[in-house]
Amino acid sequence: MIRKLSAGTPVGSPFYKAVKVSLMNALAKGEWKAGDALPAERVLASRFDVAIGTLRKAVGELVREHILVRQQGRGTFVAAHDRDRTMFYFFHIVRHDGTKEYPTVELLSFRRALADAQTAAKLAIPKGAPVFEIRNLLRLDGRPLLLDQIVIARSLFPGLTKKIFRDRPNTIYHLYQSAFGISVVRSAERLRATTADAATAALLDVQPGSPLLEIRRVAMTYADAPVEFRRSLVNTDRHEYFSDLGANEALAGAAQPAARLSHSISA
Amino acid sequence: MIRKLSAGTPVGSPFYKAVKVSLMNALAKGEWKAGDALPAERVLASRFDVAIGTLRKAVGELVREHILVRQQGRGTFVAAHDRDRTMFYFFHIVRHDGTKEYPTVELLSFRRALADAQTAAKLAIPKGAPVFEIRNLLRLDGRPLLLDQIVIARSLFPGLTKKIFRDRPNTIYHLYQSAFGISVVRSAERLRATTADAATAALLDVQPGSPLLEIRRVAMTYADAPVEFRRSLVNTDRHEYFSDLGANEALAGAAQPAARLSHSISA
DNA sequence: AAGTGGTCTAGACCACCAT
DNA sequence: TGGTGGTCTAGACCACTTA
Repeated sequence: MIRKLSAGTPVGSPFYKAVKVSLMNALAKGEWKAGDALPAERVLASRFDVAIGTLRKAVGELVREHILVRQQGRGTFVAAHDRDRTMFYFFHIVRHDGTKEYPTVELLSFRRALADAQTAAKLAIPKGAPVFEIRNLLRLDGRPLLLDQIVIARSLFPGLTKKIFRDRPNTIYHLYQSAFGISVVRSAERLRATTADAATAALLDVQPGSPLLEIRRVAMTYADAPVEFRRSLVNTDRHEYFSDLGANEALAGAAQPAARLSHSISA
Repeated sequence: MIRKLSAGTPVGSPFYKAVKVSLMNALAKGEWKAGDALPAERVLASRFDVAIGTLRKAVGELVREHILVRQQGRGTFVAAHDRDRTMFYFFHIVRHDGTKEYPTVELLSFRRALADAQTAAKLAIPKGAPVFEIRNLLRLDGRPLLLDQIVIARSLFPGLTKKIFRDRPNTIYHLYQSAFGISVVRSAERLRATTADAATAALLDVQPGSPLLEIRRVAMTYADAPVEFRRSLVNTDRHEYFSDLGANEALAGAAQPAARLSHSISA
């Protein structure tokens, strides 16, 4: 059904790439929802008419991209945005001693607005397109830590209201996924140093002019389509941003079984 | 020779892990040096007495960890720290428009010192152990951008002198590798916002008190043994730090053939 | 043309999880 | 005990590089 010279995929590209694309299409179409188990590998292999090794190679890439999660003896699952997962992949702030904890979130504002030039570019929407603009204050150990400004296109989140947003039972990315079928699978962040203006200083309980870390994040779904543009201002007196690169994608994978995640990561 | 229940490796751990360890030992021992080609996969497979698929799985992990580089039709090579590689994996500063360029480096000072408590902890050496302390000023487009303070243990770099360091024909990590046999394969970075003191401000050509991005990097070799502790202060008026996470380890791999690397990375 | 890595097959068997 | 993913084999053939 996929076979050589079939539709959509480039001639000569390997089968497992075509299988991967088919799986992603099925995922994007909602054939299996977040948290669901996929059919067994043997079943999928025969469905796509490839050997099991080929099927495993396709699934393996999706696992490395954090789109699927494999658990030996149980099955292969669509990654779900629970708290642990969000903390692990998208929250890069740790205390100076290296420990990581859940922040508490306070919603400061939720309003309708129109995209300015920068936001429009980041979200790949026209300038002036309707957006939601949300501001959150995150605290750790009771102290103000981080000020978030989140911008999302209204066209992607029809029917979203302040009440729905405020009363979400889980993380923001879980809300995107469960209520709007949008799975955030990747993010790109740019960081710079800036200073606190008067309003920000008051909210973060620092002196005006204090140095703050500014993080601009674009969160993306399948095929790198942008979903959210987020600007964070962080007080780095007690906490810092971490970025561990090189090897150890393997380690991240090993920590996957979400329910068993340890919440303190040693320096 | 490796086979079930053999030395060193845990019982029941898969063959390919044992093969990987054997390869890393051979690498660490210097059996193949940076830039060298390894024997063909078929040869290695018979040497370790495993099927080629198993050998490929071991090599594949080392490739993902950037320790080896595969090139179809040519062979498998020990990753070498040329300029492109260093820029790609360890230099995370880009211009605001997203383009990346080579900085010029000016050596400010090179001196012998003793490790303070923080440095000793980061380098896993005793407090007060002998170290080299090096300061560099990096410029981009002729303008001062970044002030580096590099600390390395003298015991790891016997015979290093200011002249050798200053006259290195390539990158700093290339020098570590070619002159001392130490390959940096991984780094962990912590970021915070700070302000410029008078001396730093003068060097970076900014106002005292200006916000600066502070990066603390620990660079590691095989088995996560620390090699270098580096503290960078960055003027982020025109440039910023980037961190792209999630998928696309695959993309990094695709960009591998070093000589063909494009030097401008679009936003 | 010879040599390299890359893909793919069609199984067998092992380790783990649920029941 | 039956089902799942994980490992491993012993090939065949393809795609790419170099001489």
